[in-house]
Amino acid sequence: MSENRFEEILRQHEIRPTAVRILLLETMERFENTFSLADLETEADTLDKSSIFRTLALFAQHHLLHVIEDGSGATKYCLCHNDHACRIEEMHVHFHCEICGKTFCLDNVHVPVIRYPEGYEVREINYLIKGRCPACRSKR
Amino acid sequence: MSENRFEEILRQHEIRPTAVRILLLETMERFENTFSLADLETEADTLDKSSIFRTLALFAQHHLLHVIEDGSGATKYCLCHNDHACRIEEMHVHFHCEICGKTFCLDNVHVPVIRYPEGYEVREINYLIKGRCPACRSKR
DNA sequence: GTTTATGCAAATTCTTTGCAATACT
DNA sequence: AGTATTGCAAAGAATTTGCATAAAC
Repeated sequence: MSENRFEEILRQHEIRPTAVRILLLETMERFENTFSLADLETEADTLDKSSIFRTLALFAQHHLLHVIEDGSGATKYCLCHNDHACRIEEMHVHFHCEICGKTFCLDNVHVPVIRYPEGYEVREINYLIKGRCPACRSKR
Repeated sequence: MSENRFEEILRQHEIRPTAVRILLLETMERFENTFSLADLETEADTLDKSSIFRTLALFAQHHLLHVIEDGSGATKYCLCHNDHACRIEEMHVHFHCEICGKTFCLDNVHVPVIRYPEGYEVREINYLIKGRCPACRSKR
């Protein structure tokens, strides 16, 4: 069988394309915003929690997805849309709505690069805004 | 008995100064960096976890402390050193070391204010950097 | 056939709540 | 007295691990 798009993405990130991983990647792409482990469990209900957990860890390690701690109690994830490892200049900002609990990727808002103090080695930046999203603001 | 400094701080933030709250505020001030609920439990070992938990929530509500999700599994907190509610322009950046697990306040690095998309109401910003701290970098 | 990945079940960790007892005003 | 706070014990929620089976190469 010919290589599908998902297999290709996995290989690009040096991840062995197994059935579970392809299915999960496919599932992740269907989410508009960010997703949690529980979201994936619901969508891909043939898979076990622990397999999803380990797959998420693997994908994060290989820079196929971003990890977002939004303080909601459950870790959120979103696909990284760069082919290779994410450079800091390309990272985008996330928005967590305190009313509906959703977390959005603000894809076109880049993380501002600032002067960091000497001595620290920067590997990753999480820029998370909390507040009310447009939908929740318009409701009263 | 005359008003001590901790009582004064609590009153400024419209928090009733009880014995537990004064003790916790005092304990929090002794931490150089950020602290977790477990850290407070160890330091103030006469107090119960649930009292600490509720005090943290109260202090956060009244903008006496910042809540930091650093992805370490445990929520971190740090005292807010402004007298009043924290304006976004005054918020500072945090650094989480992936080696030693400590989270630092970079007090003199302010959160850069950027153009946010229309429609979102910004209430709070968490700018968290992950990487290696100076101490862990110098160890080999 | 050997290595790697997965599912199941259970353990761990951190957070949160109900309720009775205590302290404050 | 009446309200707000605290401690104890237990529940909840999310994450993580051990181990036996199954899949991949």
